[in-house]
Amino acid sequence: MPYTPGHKARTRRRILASARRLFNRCGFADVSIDTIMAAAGLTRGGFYAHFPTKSALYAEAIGHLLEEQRGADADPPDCCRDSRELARTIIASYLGDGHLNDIERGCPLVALPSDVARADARVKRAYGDLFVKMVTLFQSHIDDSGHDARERALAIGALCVGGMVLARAVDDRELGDAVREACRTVALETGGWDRQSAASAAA
Amino acid sequence: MPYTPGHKARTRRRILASARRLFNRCGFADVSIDTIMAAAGLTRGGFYAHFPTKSALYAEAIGHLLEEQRGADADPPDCCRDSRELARTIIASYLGDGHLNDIERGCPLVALPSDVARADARVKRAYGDLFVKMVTLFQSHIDDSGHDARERALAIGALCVGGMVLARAVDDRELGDAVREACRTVALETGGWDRQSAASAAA
DNA sequence: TGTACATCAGTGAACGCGCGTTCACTGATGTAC
DNA sequence: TGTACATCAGTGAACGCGCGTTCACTGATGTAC
Repeated sequence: MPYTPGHKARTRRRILASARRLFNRCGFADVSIDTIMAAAGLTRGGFYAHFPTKSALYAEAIGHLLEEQRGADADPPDCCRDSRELARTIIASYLGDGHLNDIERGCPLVALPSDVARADARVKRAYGDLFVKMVTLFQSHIDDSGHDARERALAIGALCVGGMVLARAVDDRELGDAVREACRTVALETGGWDRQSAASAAA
Repeated sequence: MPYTPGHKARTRRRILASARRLFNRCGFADVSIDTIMAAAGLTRGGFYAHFPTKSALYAEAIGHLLEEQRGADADPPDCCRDSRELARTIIASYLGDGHLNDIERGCPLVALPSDVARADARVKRAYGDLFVKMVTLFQSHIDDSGHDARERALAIGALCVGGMVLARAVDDRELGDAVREACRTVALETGGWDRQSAASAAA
């Protein structure tokens, strides 16, 4: 048994990480296997010892985005803050400048939607799972855990993803900022997380 | 002067129409000039008599989407209906089943966002202009034409685009339907167009 | 009205390039003795 | 402990294909006479 047991698995993870970043930045068609392997410090030929095909890598890369996302996006803030504050933070961060610019490590829901819409079922399923995770997170912070909490959470998800997608697709910085700001405001409203500031505005 | 004066211009429009449909369906990279020309009833070689490059066609195709959009999307309903009813109709139609399935003739804001995010400035500008047109339409129907009408219109635009983008990217039909329905509800709320049904629900 | 001509929209073969994929080979490594 | 060996992760040249682009040519058309 040459090489240590975990060796190949580690290399595989390195390829996946490199693919994730590059797909996020350039989409599926505009990234070559050469580029992915080079970014992982390897050469072309070794690829097929790890993945049967470029498409398979694509599907898996999107699936595996979950893990890295969690860490990057919602780095757990003080556990004592109330739900409202937490929701506020998540939304502000998601629609924030950092996320606008860091496409490679940003959320694939934002980076790849129209690419995924054309991809096969496996890829779309991975994308859907990620979106559901996001929506469930929002839902858990909605006070009114009644009948329409899920509906509100879905709309908040669409505001976050839609707002950032539009901001990235537009050439006009001011327009992009305005869209993100509008989505943030309406998302907080929709989740019932704006009452505090509404109260302080009235005071 | 052989051929009638408008001949070449007509052919050019045919190529643009074919390109529009195909880009909407497959994105930029996955459509060949061969395919576009064949769909227009022409052959490869003639392309460069009309456009200097594939990218130029891409930019122009997105720009020219406006015209066809108007007709397809908001086919003018009875001119006597009030603003609220009109806004309702537009949003229901945008987030409706027809638009979900007719990708080729659907709105490019939905079909191409992540492709456009990677394209050059000309393409992004065309995309932004289209979005602004959409937002301005919403804004004109918001009663409170005060300070935050634009903000609300921007969020409504993000809900429409975001909701449909997500519904198309997801493999789960029920999830997609739920997202669209949630976006519709919150969009009407955000525009202040829900009061009538709120009143009738209370009655 | 009919014919020869000039124009140019469109044709299709060809070129060069990059990409996904294959494959014979290399060389680093853990193991058996 | 030291050496020969078997394994297999990774290499890089090569293949075939499709695509964007070019270009010499064709043939349909309006015009001049």
